[in-house]
Amino acid sequence: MAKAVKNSSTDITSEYSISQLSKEFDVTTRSIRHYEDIGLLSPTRRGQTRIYSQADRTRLRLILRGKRLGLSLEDSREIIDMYEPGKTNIDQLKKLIDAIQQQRSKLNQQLDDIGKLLKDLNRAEADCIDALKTNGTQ
Amino acid sequence: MAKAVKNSSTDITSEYSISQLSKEFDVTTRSIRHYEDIGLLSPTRRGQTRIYSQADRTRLRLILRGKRLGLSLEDSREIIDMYEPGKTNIDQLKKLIDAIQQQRSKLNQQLDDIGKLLKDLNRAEADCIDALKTNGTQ
DNA sequence: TGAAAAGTTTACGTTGACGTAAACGTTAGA
DNA sequence: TCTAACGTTTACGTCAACGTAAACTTTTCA
Repeated sequence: MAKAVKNSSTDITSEYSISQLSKEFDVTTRSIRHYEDIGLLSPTRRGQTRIYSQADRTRLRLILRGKRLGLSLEDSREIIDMYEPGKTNIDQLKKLIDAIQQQRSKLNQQLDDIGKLLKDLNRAEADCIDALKTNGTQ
Repeated sequence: MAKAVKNSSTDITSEYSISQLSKEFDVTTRSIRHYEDIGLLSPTRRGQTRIYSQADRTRLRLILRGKRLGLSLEDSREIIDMYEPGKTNIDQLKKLIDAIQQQRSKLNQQLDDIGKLLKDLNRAEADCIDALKTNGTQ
């Protein structure tokens, strides 16, 4: 009876265990379960054990990307939900477009901030290197 | 006796009250005091009252920029400290340059993330608009 | 076969970043 | 003069995002 997964080479439908994802994305299993607790992930089960699909894996990647950008999990939820608009309702679509605009402007602000920070860091580094050169002293 | 500050036009050395900064940067006075509590700001006092200098104002701006980028206050502290290297010690300078490199690579990661997210958002928006057009129905 | 590894649930603890309330002093202007 | 408006300290509360521990079951493999 085709025991799926295993960490062998013959995974067909690409399923993942929690520890596999944990290692791949360098995040604790506790966190992954937490994301499930608040409804950001919903892996299927084989018995009690969680089985993560490719889609689950993608969602996790999006969550972590959000984290790197300083988003809260709720923010990430909103954004992730944008990718799956089963929403045929027109009002909801308009709200969604609105949300997208907002996120975009936040991101542009971040781009600006990063630009400035990088510039600052360059200056700081240059000053450092200068200081190093000047210090034949001591 | 030259009463400084006032919200009048004749401020000479540019000093700021806590509520001025609060309004300018749209942050609560509680937060500003909190930043002081953990040593990120150290305004002078006139009597009991806090007086913020131009430098304090700059630090606050850096703190808030960090926040927008999802940095913790401790991260911001590190970065801000980079701008004032009174550190003549060579080892410390090297450590500093190292820290700068790390921050830079984090920022580059963020740039990458933002790029991807923007792309995703564009796609999501396009899908939305499509869905809107298609829906003469209902 | 039997111990180690990996999985599970439940539940209390912790940390960062403030919010909020109380109780009080100082200053400005109608 | 007196009441807003603004300032202060102290201290407990809160919320998100997990950490950590306990107690247990199931799988794996030497």
